[in-house]
Amino acid sequence: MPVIQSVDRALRILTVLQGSRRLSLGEIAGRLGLAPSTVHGIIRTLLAHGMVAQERDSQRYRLGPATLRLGNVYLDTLELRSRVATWADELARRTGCAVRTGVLLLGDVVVVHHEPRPDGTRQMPEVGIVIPAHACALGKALLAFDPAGLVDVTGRGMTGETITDPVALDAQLDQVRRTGIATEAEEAVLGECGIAAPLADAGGEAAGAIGLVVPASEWPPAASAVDALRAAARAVSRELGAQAWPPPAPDRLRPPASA
Amino acid sequence: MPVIQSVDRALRILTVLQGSRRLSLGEIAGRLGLAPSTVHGIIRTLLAHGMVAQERDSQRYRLGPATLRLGNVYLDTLELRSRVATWADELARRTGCAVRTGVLLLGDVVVVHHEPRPDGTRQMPEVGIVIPAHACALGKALLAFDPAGLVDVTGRGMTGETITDPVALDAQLDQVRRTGIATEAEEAVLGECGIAAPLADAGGEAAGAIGLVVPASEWPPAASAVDALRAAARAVSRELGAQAWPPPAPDRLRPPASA
DNA sequence: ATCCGTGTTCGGCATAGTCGAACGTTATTC
DNA sequence: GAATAACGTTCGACTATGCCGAACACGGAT
Repeated sequence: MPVIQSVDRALRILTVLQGSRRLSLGEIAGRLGLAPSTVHGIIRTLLAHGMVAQERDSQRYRLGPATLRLGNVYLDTLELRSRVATWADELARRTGCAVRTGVLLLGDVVVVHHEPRPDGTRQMPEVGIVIPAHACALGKALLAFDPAGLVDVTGRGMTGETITDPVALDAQLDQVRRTGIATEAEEAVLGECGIAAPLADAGGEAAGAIGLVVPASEWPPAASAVDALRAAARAVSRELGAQAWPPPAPDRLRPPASA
Repeated sequence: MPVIQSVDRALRILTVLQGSRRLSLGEIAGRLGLAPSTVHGIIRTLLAHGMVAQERDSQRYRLGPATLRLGNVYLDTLELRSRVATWADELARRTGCAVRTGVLLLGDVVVVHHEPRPDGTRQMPEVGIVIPAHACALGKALLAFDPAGLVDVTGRGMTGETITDPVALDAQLDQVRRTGIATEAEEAVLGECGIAAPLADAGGEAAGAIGLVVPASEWPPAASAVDALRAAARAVSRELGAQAWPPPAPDRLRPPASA
């Protein structure tokens, strides 16, 4: 599957900038193995559209405001998000936990909805944050039903608890496929556990996942919380047009009669 | 200033998609005046990075989750945002109004921070929304001190009150430069008025603007609210390293002795 | 004042992108 | 139900386009 070289490079520049906040032209060129003048031409174009911005003092480059505009429109167009909003609210009240909804982006999970814990404390909005898929419950729920295999298997862990063994992860995913429920205990951040369930769409695929954020001190969660989560996932999936929940296993795991 | 053609086209595709949510390949090609196969090649690249997504049923294209990730990182890197956060909170409490902070993106204002009205009602988060610069107080505060002239002057109005006359707008901007305060009365959305002030950075430019959203029924706002707004803008500007507030008029309006 | 370290511009070569036409598939019509 | 139309997708050839190396300007260092 051929890609347009210059566009690919432009997107790589954005990705690099997204990882390291503010970089000089030379640094970007170095990380991508390109000539500075090549990068400059592309950045000039990104600059004209507001996708990157240049600090007037240090001359370094950052992401620009156009990225925010795009991200906001993405949220608006996401049917998943509007469908999940009402259910997440109720789920948070019932369980006393924060509720996250996420979608898969390559090997990561991007949070598209966040219902804060209903205890009135000020909490940072988490919409837009990215978590490695293999290290969170949302990610496991998504990977288990993803038609593409787990992208690059597991690179490296985030905490001591992170699962870095491909076969151990695969065993977990198999269980997720059977039960429809994925869990995670301090594998992404210490002190934080999670439990999640996939959200099926009309095509029978996992369009997203919804999950509870559970403090390690309250782990494992009550059975009633798990039931509420499962019910919410079922309800949202039905609204999305899915016929079954949990969704069927992806085709790659069903090689029965074709060879 | 030459731009890379294919990258420019890729960004145009994103912009079109951002305006019209979901489009077929042919529609995109039509709006850009390009061959469908050309657009397809670019979209395939955007697809590989998650910048666009394709619906599996209708085959149409939407923006993808990678846009959200970029937008979120942009917010994190924005010094303006973190500096404004504490002040906006106090300003909202003192005035009883919602507080918005925005930056300029070509001819529009992008909201980068939003402190809801402190009356406890559920309000939509407005971070990421885009408003034509000439139709809102934030935009006027920014345009008045923007080194580039008002991009394309005023195209067309949003409500009957929107200022569409370039000279009328320029007169307002001149007053903004003198007082440091910009206002808007139902020019963007009916029933909503605004008052805003620029935020100066170390370079003496308007890096952003902060403003109050005032219901039309409470317009004009009390003098104490205007004072509080001005004080907040001064404080944030000082934290950003600005020496003066309001910032000096842009160079394009100072052609004294050079020719 | 001089030297590095930047970001930026310019021009030639060849690669890499564009376009038109053909293909396969899916929805629509009679 | 068959034929048609519309759409996304693939392929190949032409040449316009973007890539790179070297030269230029600017700033802050020593």
